[in-house]
Amino acid sequence: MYRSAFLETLAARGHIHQLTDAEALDAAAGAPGLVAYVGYDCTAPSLHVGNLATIMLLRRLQQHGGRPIVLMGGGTTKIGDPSGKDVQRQMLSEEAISANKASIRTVFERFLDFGGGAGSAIMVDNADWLDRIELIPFLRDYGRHLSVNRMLAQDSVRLRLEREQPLSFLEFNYMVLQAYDFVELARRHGCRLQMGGSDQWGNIVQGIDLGRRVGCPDLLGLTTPLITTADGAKMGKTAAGAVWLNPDQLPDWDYWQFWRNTDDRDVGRFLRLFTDLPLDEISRLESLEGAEINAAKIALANAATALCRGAAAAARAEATARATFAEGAAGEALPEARVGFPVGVVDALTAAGLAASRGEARRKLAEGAVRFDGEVVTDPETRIDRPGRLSLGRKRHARLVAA
RNA sequence: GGAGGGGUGGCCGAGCGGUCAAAGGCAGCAGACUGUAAAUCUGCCGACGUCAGUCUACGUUGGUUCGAAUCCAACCCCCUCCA
Repeated sequence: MYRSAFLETLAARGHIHQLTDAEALDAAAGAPGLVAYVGYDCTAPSLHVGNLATIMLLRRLQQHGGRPIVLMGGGTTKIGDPSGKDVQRQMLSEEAISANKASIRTVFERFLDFGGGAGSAIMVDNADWLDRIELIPFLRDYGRHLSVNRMLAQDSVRLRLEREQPLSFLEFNYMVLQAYDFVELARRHGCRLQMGGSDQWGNIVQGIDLGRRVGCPDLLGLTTPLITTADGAKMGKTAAGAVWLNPDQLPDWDYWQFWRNTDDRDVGRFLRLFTDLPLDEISRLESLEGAEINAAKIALANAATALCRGAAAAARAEATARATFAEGAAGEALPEARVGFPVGVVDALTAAGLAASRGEARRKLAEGAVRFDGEVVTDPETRIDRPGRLSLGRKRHARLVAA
């Protein structure tokens, strides 16, 4: 259906939601050296699995000979994207933004090659140009091409206005600056394509339109579908918080477990989207039935963790999982809790982070949810006098070690 | 500017002087069943605790009362209608 290998791959792996001009993009992707970018906020010190869909897009572009640009929104984060928000975001300080930027940057080095060759990925910060914009020249050169009427029709703005929720002029300008980013990247780096989540469609199209009016015609856009889990939730949002990509925000073990616990119905889709495994291998894995599908989940967890955290981290997590779940031992990647023996179970549970409070620890003991080295413990007075594996439920384990 | 309505636990939402740590639902955690899945059923779901109780909580601050989420006052915020 597509002639370019790049689009063919994206389509086969489920990455495409909308394209602004499928034919033009197919042609552009067929020629070598397509340059494309995705923009990322710097609102947190790490991106999370919700951002993985577009990160994989950049990775696939590079695999097909294109040049990915990671645009850090150092400038736009000072404003805040009004999309999907009912209220204005709290403003981040410049120091917080640059710290976040530095932290986020590390994770991209796992997914993309910044080595400096022809197809080397590059990372840029829109603060580099947005900070220097002069208001009057900007309004004369670009403001006259931007239609307020159209901006008011954008979902991000319209929804706020319809609900009579406040929308500051500051936030209203977010899309203006994002549109301008595209033009700037087209000029600086010959960037032809902007990619993003489906919620970015409006902003992407604004950028393309602005480009057409200021001498950068033929810009293109591509969006990915919003990835939800089979039970309808936004992917990667757990009660414990987001599934962060940075190791200092979420241990490798938890990252591996996140993928290992994928719903049966999502396994094939996630394998295609979030791993590099060949498609025929994926179809074999997803055709597994019953308990066999666990093999596919392990393959998913290994591949996804290897990409983001490295092959060694994936192997270690897999070994820990085998030791912990299959052999009932304590794998080395399990979280450690340092305690002084003998220790009361209640204290051990809270120290290991398995219970949020002593009261909760007592309740869990009463429910029969607590085990030490596989033996159920129900008496809150029990004292533990040796290192071992403390478990809450069947999935959450910690290693008790001497302080 | 005027007239009404409302702000309750992570979210939604009942309560409208004591029996309220606050119904119900969602989310979450655990048990059973399983495959570290889903669905289902069951229990739990503010903190501390020697489980008797203590403390903190129903927008904020004061007040009335033996006793307030519930009544009063002021203030803050949100919504609807009128100008």
